[in-house]
Amino acid sequence: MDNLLDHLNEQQREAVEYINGPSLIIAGAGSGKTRVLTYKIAYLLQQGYMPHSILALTFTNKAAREMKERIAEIIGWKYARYLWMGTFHSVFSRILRTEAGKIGFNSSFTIFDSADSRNMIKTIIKQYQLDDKIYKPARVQAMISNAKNALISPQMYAQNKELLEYDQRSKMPVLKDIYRDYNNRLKASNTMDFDDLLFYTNVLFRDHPDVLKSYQERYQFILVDEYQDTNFAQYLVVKQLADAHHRVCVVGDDAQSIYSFRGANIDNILKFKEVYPESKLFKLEQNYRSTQNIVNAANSLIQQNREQIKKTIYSKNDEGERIEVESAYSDILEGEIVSNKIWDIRREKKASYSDFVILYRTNAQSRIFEEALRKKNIPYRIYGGLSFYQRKEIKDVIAYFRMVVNPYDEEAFRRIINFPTRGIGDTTLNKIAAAARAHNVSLWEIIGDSLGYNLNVNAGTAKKLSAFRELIESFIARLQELSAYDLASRIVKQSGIATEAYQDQTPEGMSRQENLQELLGGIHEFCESRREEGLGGIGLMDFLSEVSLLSDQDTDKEADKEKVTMMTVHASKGLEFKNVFVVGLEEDLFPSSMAKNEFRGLEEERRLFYVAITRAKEYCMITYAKSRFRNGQINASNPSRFLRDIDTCYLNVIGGGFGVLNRPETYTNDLHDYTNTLRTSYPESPVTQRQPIAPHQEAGFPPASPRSNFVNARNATPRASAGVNSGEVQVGAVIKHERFGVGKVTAVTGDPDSRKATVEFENSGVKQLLLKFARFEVVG
DNA sequence: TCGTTCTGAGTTTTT
DNA sequence: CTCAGAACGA
Repeated sequence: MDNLLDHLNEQQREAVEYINGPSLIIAGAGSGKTRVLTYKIAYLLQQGYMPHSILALTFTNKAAREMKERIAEIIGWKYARYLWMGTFHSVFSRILRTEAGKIGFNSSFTIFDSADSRNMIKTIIKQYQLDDKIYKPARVQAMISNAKNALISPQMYAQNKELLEYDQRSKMPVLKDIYRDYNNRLKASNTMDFDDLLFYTNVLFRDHPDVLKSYQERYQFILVDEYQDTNFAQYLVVKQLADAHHRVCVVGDDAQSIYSFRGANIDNILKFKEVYPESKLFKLEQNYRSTQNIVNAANSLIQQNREQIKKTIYSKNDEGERIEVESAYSDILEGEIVSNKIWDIRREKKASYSDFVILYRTNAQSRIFEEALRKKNIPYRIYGGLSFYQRKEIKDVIAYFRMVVNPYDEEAFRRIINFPTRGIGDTTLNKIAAAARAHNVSLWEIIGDSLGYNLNVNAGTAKKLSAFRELIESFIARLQELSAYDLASRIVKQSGIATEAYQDQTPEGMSRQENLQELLGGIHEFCESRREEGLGGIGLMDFLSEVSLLSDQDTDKEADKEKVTMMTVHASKGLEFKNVFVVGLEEDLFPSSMAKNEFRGLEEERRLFYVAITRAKEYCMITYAKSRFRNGQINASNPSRFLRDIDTCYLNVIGGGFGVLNRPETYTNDLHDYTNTLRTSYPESPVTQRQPIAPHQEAGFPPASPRSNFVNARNATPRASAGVNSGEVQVGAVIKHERFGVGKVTAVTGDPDSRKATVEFENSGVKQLLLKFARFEVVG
């Protein structure tokens, strides 16, 4: 092996070589972060560390897999295979399975995905007879998740005055009880949700110092990827593991912290130095990905953020083209602009479709681009939506697996008790659930002894229940002797899933069959590859524990050649494309209306925009629409404030600026006092408590002082006509609308800039039309 | 227990 | 608008 360090630039080399204490590596976008991590691990091995004494934590299985592969390329699988490398969740779940007994679980515990959690929360809300308009399951779920991520147990929660008062104010006083019940039922089900994997690891280490000690000794060096996305629970586990030796290296980019809504706490990276005063800070500042223009533009944007670690990202690549900014009159026209541009660039540069990506803030925006691309016969691929494992037919089968591995799993039980249909309906299920609650046992135990638990069902139902139980038991009996594949095939056949699937000959039904086939194929592959590697563990339980922590993020996003990619900005993190289109740069969309009232929320949105731009290697275009169809209505939209954060010398603003459009009311509103709205989500754990932001410091974004370049001649011209009305309509007028037909104007409201007409259409009912944009003619 | 109509809500989502 | 979940009827 030649000298590893020769493959690195100076900054990278220093970061790799420093192994005698804690270090923070700030890795700017495109700066070779993965390279540094892999070389650092290889270097550690070269310096005499044993592979099994190195722990490397990532956020996705894909990241872990890729890193392991690259390390194997350098030093060979012989060593790489023994590295402790995986996601927080998978590594912790392995630890928890070995130590399950110590925290009151059985090692065969199964894992709830987010949908399972939400379903259980729904059930509890129903059971309390609460209004799910107030106790919105998703919201309750988020609250519980935040509590767990901050390591607040149900008991602590119920004693925390601040939290209780907060719940009072948000009209959810029984949240604490829901949280308690939810947790109890998870425990009774021998299940953990994603957050529990982190939570209970902390509990384990807190209550069992000897266990902690053994892991501290095992992991002699700890590395963490994407450290800016860690939450409190993750931070604390890492800290505890590293406490004995402080040999910890975290890598991340505070400028790319975009997951706070999942509990990520940017303070972890910002305050690393406070936790480890002796730590070294390394900065990877050379961007190898993008042109100078793109890097500089992105820099000028992110400079508007107040909370960040100082760094100067630079590029030595070509200067490149300016970022193009173009507005469209409507969302549909925005789609056309983008598809035209893709068409042109592809022809001019002989680019492949796979060199293009369209990035949007919300999934709902994809539709219009789909249509625009389809019109031009441009092939595309959308990422997002349901992942393979979230599809109903897959979840159903997985629920059987879960039931077999862990029959106490309540959500799995509910899912399959009547699937395929076996005449056990809601009534019976409710009886079972009530009995389970009354006796504080799982649903499975109730049907195991329905007489003993006084289950009030008729003889027919009782028979069906015992048939179900015997079916599951017959699978359980084979759990040890059969491989995952053999048992899974058996389950699919004998449960009636196969029969049911093959009866459905509709196209959707066929696709479901294919998915089932694919699942079984995947299990087969799982067993085969494990057998080949001689790793053992080819049972259903092994498969399940792996598959429960997989997500679609783990599937390869560049696999599809010759297709334009479309995805949310979030999903694009870590990827790169030659040509990037960032679309929908409008107030209330990007930044999202939900985030704009909070200082930190707004800065996060700006980071999100930063992530979007820095995906581009060569060319970047930013678009926005002046009107957008949202929630069944056409709404006027204003250009995003972020557009004015980018220094105009890196921009080419097509067809006029965005500096003076409809501004005043939008921007003045946004400057209100943030201290009152500091949190819409949960208060943080004491360790990471934020300082309130002093009002005078808040000008993270300037109010309206448009940079001079934007005020060009085009701005002064009246808005073009392009099928848009000039806006003069009187009450009583009869109009003819393109889509809604003929109708009568019954009211005209709103300020001059956004006048709305209420129109009673003959066939389409009453609509509100924004006169500026509505397409109609006055007929009487 | 099933299809149907109706109502209402509507970011982002690494595990 | 579009989708999911509730409500309703058979």
